[in-house]
Amino acid sequence: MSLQHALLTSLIEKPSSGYELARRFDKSIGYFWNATHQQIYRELARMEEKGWVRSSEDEGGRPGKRRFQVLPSGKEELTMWASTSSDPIELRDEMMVKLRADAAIGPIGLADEISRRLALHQERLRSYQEIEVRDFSQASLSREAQIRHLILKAGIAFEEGRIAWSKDAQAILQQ
Amino acid sequence: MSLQHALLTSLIEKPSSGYELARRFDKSIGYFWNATHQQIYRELARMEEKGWVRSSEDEGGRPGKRRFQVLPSGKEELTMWASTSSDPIELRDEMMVKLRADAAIGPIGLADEISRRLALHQERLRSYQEIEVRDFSQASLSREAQIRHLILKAGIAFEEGRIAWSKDAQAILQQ
DNA sequence: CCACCCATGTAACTAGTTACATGATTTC
DNA sequence: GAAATCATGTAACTAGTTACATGGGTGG
Repeated sequence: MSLQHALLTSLIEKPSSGYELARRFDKSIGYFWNATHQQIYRELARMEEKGWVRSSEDEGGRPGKRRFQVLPSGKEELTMWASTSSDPIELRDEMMVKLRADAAIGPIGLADEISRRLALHQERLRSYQEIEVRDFSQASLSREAQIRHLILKAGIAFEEGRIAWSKDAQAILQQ
Repeated sequence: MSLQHALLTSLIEKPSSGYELARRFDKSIGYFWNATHQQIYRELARMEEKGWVRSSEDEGGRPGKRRFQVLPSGKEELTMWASTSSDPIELRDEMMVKLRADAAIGPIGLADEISRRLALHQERLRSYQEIEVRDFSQASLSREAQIRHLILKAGIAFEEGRIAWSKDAQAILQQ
């Protein structure tokens, strides 16, 4: 269950409300692990039960707004989890199923769908590259910054790969 | 719900029992959409209820062995689904969460884990490349073969990307 | 005062995982 | 005759998605 650990990491970086976490998951963290606000609230409640985090009404904030912070046992749990080995993700891509269906039952016109996705990948790549220029173009980066850069580079490489692949796919499907 | 559609595709390619499907999912199809036998049996039962597939006791086979084949409404459903647009997958990678945790709480020794994964990716790449040489090295391929090759190339590109990234990660973590 | 954003949640569902269980057939 | 493989399934759980619901605060 990585969502809890993703939330712990995020809360260590900055104690926040569920809402703020959900918004951050729409951005940076969500690029490699996304979640809806419902899931986030549920997992925060579970983590509070287990004593990994604590929430307090935010003084001066809106009424009802709760700020979560990580407790020592949460940090311990995160450390333990992060040093346990786990298998790399499996790709689980609908597009491949569709292509295989196309090959099995005959052309169903996937070229447009590929084009649409190509555009999406290009857009994402552009946004990642903007972040890269903005945050990681200095000559010497701290260890922490280098690691965050590394994560971003995984995203960039993935999008670049998909773009190249999509172009290849277009060529084959448009024959 | 792509698993049902992946199963339909697989059954169109070759009518099979649940067990055979499960074994095939461990290989080719499972490279981009994996499933356990429990899930497969459940989805086959649901598809039979909906009239997408039909099963019959396999004469001459083992007792109890059921062979599934796709009915017209199943093929129709597959065609419809495959021509509906859907968003590309999100990467959901535990490793990225771990790296971010490492950056947030300090070094937790991820270098070994990266090495372990590097080896796994290299092994997968090797196995994909074997398939490529075996099945797709002819000069001219049919449309169907080109599409299956395209699917394989997505896997190859992904593994190559991960290998390059892992080496980069090793360099940064071993500093 | 209306629309939009902040902020939290419940309920119901679908998909995927893990553990357990059973029995037949083939192979050594 | 024992072990491996074929073949099917149930039960219980965890994770993720979709739909619905509520109310306060802010800006035009």
